[in-house]
Amino acid sequence: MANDAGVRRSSMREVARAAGVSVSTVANVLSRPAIVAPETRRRVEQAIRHMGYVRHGPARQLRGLPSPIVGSVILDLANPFFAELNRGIEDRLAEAGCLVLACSTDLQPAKERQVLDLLEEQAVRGVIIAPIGPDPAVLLEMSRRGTPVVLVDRPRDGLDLCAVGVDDVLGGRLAAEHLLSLGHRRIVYLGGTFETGTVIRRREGVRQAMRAAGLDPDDLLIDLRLPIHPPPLVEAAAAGVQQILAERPLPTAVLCLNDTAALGVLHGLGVAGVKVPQDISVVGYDNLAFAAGLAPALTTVNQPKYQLGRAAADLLLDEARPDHAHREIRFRPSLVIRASTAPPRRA
Amino acid sequence: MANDAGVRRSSMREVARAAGVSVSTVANVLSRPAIVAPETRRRVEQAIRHMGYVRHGPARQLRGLPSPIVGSVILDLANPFFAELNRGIEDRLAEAGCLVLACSTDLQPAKERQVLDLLEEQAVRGVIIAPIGPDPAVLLEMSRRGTPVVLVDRPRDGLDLCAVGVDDVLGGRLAAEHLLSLGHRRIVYLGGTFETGTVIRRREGVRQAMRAAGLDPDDLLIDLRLPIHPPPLVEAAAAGVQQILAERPLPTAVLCLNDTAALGVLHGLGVAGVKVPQDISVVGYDNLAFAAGLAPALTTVNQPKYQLGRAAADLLLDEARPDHAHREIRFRPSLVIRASTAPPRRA
DNA sequence: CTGAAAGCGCTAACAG
DNA sequence: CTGTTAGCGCTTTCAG
Repeated sequence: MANDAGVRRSSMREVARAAGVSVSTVANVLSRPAIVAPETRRRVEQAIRHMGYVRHGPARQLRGLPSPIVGSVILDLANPFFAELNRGIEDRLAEAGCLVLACSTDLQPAKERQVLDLLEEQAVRGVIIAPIGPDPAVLLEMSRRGTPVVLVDRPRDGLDLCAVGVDDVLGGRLAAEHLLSLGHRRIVYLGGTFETGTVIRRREGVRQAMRAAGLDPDDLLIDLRLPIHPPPLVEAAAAGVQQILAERPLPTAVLCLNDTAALGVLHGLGVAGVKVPQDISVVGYDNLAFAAGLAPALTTVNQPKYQLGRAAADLLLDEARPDHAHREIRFRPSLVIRASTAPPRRA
Repeated sequence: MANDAGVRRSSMREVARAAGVSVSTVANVLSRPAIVAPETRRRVEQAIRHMGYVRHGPARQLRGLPSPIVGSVILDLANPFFAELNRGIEDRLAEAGCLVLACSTDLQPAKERQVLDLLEEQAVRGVIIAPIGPDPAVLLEMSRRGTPVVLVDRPRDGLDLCAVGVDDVLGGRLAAEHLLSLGHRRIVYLGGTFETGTVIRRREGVRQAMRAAGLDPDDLLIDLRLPIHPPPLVEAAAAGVQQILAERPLPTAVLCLNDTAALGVLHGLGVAGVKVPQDISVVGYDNLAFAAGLAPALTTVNQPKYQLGRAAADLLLDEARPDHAHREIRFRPSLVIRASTAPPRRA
C-alpha cells in the first residue's frame, strides 16, 4: 500500500485541544514538566502518547533553538581512516544529543562547495571539515555568517577558526628515520596524483629526516604517484608495483601514503615474487585495523583517528559557548614497527 | 577571537529592503527566477551576494517543503560493510540533492530508539535502517506517522514498508557447499554472541547445504561465538582461534561471520603455526577491499554493498511519489574463491 | 510583474 | 499554574 501522502503529523494545537488545555501548557509539559500540575501533565502526556505526537524540530529552530545537526565534510566516508574519525565525531556529538550529517567530497571541489551550501541552508549547528584545497575563504565566510567551522587535517595557520590535526611532518619523519636507521638509501614515496596537504607535509617530513641524516633527499627519494580516486586504491597500488620494480637501481623500501595502498603494494610484490621485508621493506600510514593482520604484519604510522574526531566535535560544541575562543589541537603520530620492514639485503 | 554569538543570518526581509523590493519578489528570484523582470532580478541577486544571504531551510520546511535530509541508521559506520553501503546511499541521495544523517547503533536498542526519535523530530525526509532487533513495531508507527522507513538487511516479511536485502540463506549455502565439495566434514561457524538476523539466516543456509548433501549439520557444524561489539573484532577473532584449535577432532574449515573476523582468524592461525589452507580452510563474508590482498587471499562471499545502499536510497526517494507502492529488492550474494580454501589434509 | 497578507508549528514573555 | 499573544523566516495565493 502506498504511503499516503496525506498523513500529517499532529501539532501541539491538536494535542492541546485533545487534552483540554492550551498550547503553552503542552509546551510546558514538554520543556519544563516540573512547572505543570501533576494532573494536567498526566492528561497532556496521555494525549501525546495517544496521538503519537512528535515535536517539530524545524519549527523549534525557527524560534531560535540551536539545530542538533552537525555537518561532517570529509574526503571519503568509505575510507576507513575517515570512517573512524567520523565515529569519533559521532560519539562525542551523541553525548550532547547531536547528530552527524556526513558528506564525502571525493576530492572534488565542486562537491565540497555544494554540500557546504546545503549545510549552511539547513542552518546546522556547525561544520567539521577536512577541506580539499588550501583556500579557506569560503570557510571563513561561513563562519562569519554564523555557522561555526572546525578544520580537520589542516593546520590552523592563524585562521579565525578552530582546527584539529596530527603532526604530519613528524609522521613522515618517523617513518623515514626508521628506514634510514635500518640502512635504506633508496626509498620510494608512493603518493597520489592529487595530493592533500597531509600527504604533502608528510613528504616534507621524510625529506627533513634525510637532510637531518646528512643525506640528500633528491638522491634517496623516488616520487611515485598513484591515481587515487576513482579506481580502487588497492588495485592502483598493486599496479604501481610495476613502476617500483622498474626503477634502477632497485629501491629497497616503499613508503605508502596509507595502509590501503600498502596492502596493494604488498599484494603486488607478492605476485611479482618479491619478498617483504627481505627484498623490499614496506611502510604504511594510518594503522588501520587490518594492518596488524597482514602477512607480513605492516609497519605503519599510527594516527589517533577516533580521538581526532572526538576532539573536533569537542571544539565544535564549544563554539556555542559565549566565551569560546578558537584554538588548535594537534596530535602526535607514532611509529608502529611490525614485520614489513628490515634492513636492506646488502647493507 | 570568539565566534560572536551575535552574528545573525540575514533574512529575506533584509535583502528585500536592500534591493528596494518586497519579500515575495526576493522569494521569486530564488524559486522562479524566470517570472521576475531581468533588471529587478539583477538588483536582488546583487543584494543577495552582497549580504551573503542564505536561505533558511527550517523555515521553508515549516512552510511544507520536504526536508532534504535522510536518516541512515546502521550498526556501525566504521564497519567497512556499512561504510560502503552508506556511500551507496549518499551517492544516490546526492543525485536528488539530499543529504545523509548517518547514525551508528552499535547493536544497542536504546541507541536505536534514541536516534529514531531524534530523526523523527527533525522531520527528516525518511529513514533507511538496518534494524537491530526483529520487532518492527516502532518502525511501522514512524512510517504511519509520516516518516517513510526503508529496511536494510532485514526481509520485508509482508510489512507495510520497503525493504532491500541480500539473500543471506543463499550466501551461507554457497559458502558451505564450497567447503563440502572440497571434502570438509568438520566445520566451525564463527558467529557472534549477539547475532543479527543476517548472521542467523546465513547459518541456516549452511545447515541447509549440509542437509542437501545428505549430511547431518549437528555432526558437521561447530558453533562458536565471538563477543563482537566493544572489543575490536579482529582481536576477538584472533583470540577465538584458541577455541577453534581446542576442538576435537580438529576442524578442517572455518566459516567466519565477516572478513574482519576472518582476518583475525588468519592472523591467529598464523601465530599458532597452523597453515592456511593446508591445515585449515578459512572463508570470510562481505568481500571487503582488503580480502584480495591478504596472504593467503581470502575466499569469501561477496555482497553488493554499494548497490544495496543505492537501492535503499532509490526506494526511499520513491516514497515521495504519490503512486508509490512499498516493495522489496533482494540481491544475490556470490562466492569468491581465492586461496584460503583447499581440500582438507587427508580427505 | 510586484506587493500585501496569511500562516506553517513552535517558544517565550506576560497577564490572569 | 494556565492561557493569550507575538513573532521566528519563509512560501504562496491573491490583488493590484
